[in-house]
Amino acid sequence: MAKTVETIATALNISITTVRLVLNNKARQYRISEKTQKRINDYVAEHGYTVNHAARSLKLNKTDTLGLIIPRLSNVFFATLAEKLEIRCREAGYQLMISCTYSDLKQENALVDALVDRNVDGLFVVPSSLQAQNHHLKRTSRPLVLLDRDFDGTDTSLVVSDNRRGSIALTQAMFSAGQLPLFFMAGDTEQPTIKERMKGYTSVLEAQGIADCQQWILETAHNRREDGEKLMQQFLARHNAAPPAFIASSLPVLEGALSVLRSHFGFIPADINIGTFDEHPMLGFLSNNIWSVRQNEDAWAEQAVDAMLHLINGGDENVRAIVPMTLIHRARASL
Amino acid sequence: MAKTVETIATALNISITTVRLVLNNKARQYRISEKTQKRINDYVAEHGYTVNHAARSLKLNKTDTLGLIIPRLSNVFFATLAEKLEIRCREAGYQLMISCTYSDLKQENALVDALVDRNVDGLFVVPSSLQAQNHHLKRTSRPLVLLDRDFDGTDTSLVVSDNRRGSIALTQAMFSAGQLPLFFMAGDTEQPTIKERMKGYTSVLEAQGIADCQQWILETAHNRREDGEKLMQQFLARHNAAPPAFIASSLPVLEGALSVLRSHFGFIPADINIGTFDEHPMLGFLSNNIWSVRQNEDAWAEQAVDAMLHLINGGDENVRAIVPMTLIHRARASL
DNA sequence: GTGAAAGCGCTAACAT
DNA sequence: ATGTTAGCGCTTTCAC
Repeated sequence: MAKTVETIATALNISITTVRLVLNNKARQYRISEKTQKRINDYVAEHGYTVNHAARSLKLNKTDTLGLIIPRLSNVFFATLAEKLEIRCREAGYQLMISCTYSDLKQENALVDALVDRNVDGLFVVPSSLQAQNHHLKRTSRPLVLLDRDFDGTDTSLVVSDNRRGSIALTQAMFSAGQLPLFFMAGDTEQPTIKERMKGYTSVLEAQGIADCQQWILETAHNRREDGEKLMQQFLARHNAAPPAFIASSLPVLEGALSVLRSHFGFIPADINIGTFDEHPMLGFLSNNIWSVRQNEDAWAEQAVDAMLHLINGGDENVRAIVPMTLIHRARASL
Repeated sequence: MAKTVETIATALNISITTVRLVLNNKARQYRISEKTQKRINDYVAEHGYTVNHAARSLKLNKTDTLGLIIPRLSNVFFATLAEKLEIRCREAGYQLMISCTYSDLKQENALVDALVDRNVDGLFVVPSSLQAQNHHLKRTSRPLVLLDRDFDGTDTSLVVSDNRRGSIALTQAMFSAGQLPLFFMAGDTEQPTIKERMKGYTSVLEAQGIADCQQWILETAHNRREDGEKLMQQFLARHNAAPPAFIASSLPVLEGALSVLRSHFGFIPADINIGTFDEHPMLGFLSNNIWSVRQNEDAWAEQAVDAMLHLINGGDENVRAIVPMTLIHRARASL
């Protein structure tokens, strides 16, 4: 359906080069006659023309396509990040291919392989482990920008949130609010993001002279709803009462924890002080005092795409961007 | 970096055809000698081989890529839908290119153009209007599957939720709960989805003998948070009290409406009966009686991909799939 | 059982 | 100012 340069050239009885020149706006530069230009432009106006990306890719060995590999789109944070990245990539002339790993290592590696096989010009990845990260590095010769998790061990380009400081601000605010103990429900403690959040938490409490705040930390293996449920169930079994205050290491954990409270008490006790990482408008549905730490997806996207373009254009310094977080407080509903 | 078939052939001093035959598992069929097969397999095992998609695309005029155009990824419903579609497409051997329109008509058309130019094998689109829909149809000769909105006027393949019945179930449940009037906060009443939801609503109330339930409908132009805020502000200005019960036409509208209630009263009055379209775990954060109507993204994805594959494989009947919705009730927190 | 060659549409380098 | 050509890596067709 799409006309080729050759079609146009033969139809107009001009050479392919000439057509290409005006199509690529080099007409001026190569001083193509006005008349010829007009003929070509008229033809295109009538019959249309679009480059054949496949042919172009084959010749130039680049696809004008970037890959993004994240755990899951149904997680609002990653969805928003994907959205922001997609906008900026498109602005830069790249299409984004988004794929999800569902936190499955095999899947993650397979996805990197698939996108590399499709010859993407670069890859954004949220790695699940150092091992995976190394696989990706080995697998592609194209630029790689890691997101969200700093497993260290390489000098690959990287964009993460300042989880430590974010957690410190959160913990300080909640400590000042005065309800103790302030528990921490941590999913997937192996993950750098969570580790940093825990470090921020403990650093504040220790500075406040809380001797053994480790006892206030509840750990589980993953960052899912079920894990939050499990933690809160365990808590209730042990203490037989709701915690006066707690921090959830992520929204899914919070959802799980609160759903258990709701079904245990019949409602979510409004006097619990709640803290969580990641922000969501629906947190306003709670009657509680609630603090959330927002990640700035827009800044992430900007930094990540900048880093990517830099690498694509032959730059070799890797970027390590640490994006500030924002603490948001919703005051407990007054009665 | 990637080896080509020719590289292998010359390295092994065999013809290209032979190499291709074993690479494509036609060795048996063409009775390539075991020895030759082994030589080739060994070589590949050592040096690797991946087809060059660009070359393949150029020759075969297909990209093994599908496009998905949705309003926005930061909307959980679309994000989840995208996720489910991506899984199924990948299973079928296709990569998905996801792009967002931000409800901008120009952007929507431009995206379709961009993906068509990239020669995607097919396109899933959530159209913003009949006009846009027609543009897309005209623009591509490849299969098109419309999602979410039935503007009618064409016999293109289509997957939508059974909004009418979903709304009927919701309205009946809330009517039976007994708190009246039951208002309906409707964003973007031009959109078929919302229209159907309103029709379901009015049909139930009229059947119940509510003479003029039109007065219970509050309308606004869009489906965003701000629109929900506006509606609830208007409501409060007029009635100077919270509604005893209301239905929001979508989650963003609900978020907006509730945030206004929260800032007006200092809390969200727990005795309001709330209904909403689309389901979200965080609805459980509310203390209210709340009904939500879930759309089955998984079923959508299955139907949409099936329809797409059918068309890609030369089928010509268009599918019109209407996916049932599920009513979910969360009982008001007991005290 | 294996080989040779054309051609998909583009770009870049080299003619004139 | 305009024209010619080689070649990117694959698939398909035909030939031995």
